[in-house]
Amino acid sequence: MEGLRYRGRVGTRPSFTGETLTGEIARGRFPEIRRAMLDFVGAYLLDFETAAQRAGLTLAQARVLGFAAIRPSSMKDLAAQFGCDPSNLTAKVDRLIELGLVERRSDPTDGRVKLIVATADGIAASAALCHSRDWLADVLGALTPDEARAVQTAFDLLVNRTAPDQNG
Amino acid sequence: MEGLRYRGRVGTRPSFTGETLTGEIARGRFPEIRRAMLDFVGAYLLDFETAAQRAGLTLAQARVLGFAAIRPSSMKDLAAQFGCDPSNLTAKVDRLIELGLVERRSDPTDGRVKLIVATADGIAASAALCHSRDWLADVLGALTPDEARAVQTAFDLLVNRTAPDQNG
DNA sequence: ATCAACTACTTGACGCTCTCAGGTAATTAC
DNA sequence: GTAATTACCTGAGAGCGTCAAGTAGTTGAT
Repeated sequence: MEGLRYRGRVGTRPSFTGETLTGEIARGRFPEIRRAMLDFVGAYLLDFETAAQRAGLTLAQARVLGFAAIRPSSMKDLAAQFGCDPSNLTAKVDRLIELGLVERRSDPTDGRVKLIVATADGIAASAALCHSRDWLADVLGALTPDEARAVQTAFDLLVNRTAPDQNG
Repeated sequence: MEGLRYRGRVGTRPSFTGETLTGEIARGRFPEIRRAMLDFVGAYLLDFETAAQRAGLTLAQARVLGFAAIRPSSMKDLAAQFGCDPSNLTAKVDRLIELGLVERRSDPTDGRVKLIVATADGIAASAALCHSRDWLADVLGALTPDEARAVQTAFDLLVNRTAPDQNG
């Protein structure tokens, strides 16, 4: 856990404010909902990043670990999952290897493919990371069954109607 | 609008997936809500970033512009608003100036202070940027009054109960 | 009026994240 | 056995974020 020292924003504000007032200027529809969404997204990201940092990881690294912890994946799989260039993942995986959280193995069936597979430590770290999402845990834990239903309904309205792509 | 060429992710996936399954591994409480939240945050960010890029801006630049479009602000104000280091903003403001969207003026009352003030173009761009948040507009526009109330209620449950810091 | 302390901002070094272009192995097809 | 394809890595280039150190402008004490 040496030599990593994440310098990105963490422990500060969500760093995702400022559109708040922009909304006032240009759009009137449901400004309060927009405001609440902005706050929510900010809190969600901050929570996620804070949890990652607690494990000595950046958010992006944590996402890679999280996916590798589910199943051994090729770089290509990971890139597809994250919608990013595979080359982007090389460094992240390198870092996770340094930390002993994943291993890079050659796929026995195809020598070109490198399988990224989480170590026992990596799986533990991934699980711990989920547990340590304090804000999300608090928020969800505080919901009564009725409230949970309401939240579920609301998010269904938001993501399942005009969802960009999801599971088309 | 030359020489800027944003290379960040845009037009791809939200780049915010992968925790989905991590959730399965470690936490059981409301996995569907977690899943929906993840999708929502991804869509929200993608929408925001896409809109920004349409104006030739990065997300971060768009946020600065959005705030400057409301009122002339010092670097310190902006930094406080975004919860980031003021030095971080210098380059962004430089870029917005190159694009003719903001100006840097000395505060007449205090020579140390630089006021960042949006030009007419900048205000127009900021407004256009809000309008062009297609996904958000679609989502909000599709809500019936009842549904809007439900969404509002849900987000209030999420952000107003255990909000991390907000106006601490 | 001058010098010290404070403040606002900028610059520079460093690291992470992302992209694309180009290179290296391993596989497949002819 | 050579050519095309595929999976991955490397390197250049830009953005974003931090902190430390430097430069002005302001304030306050002498």
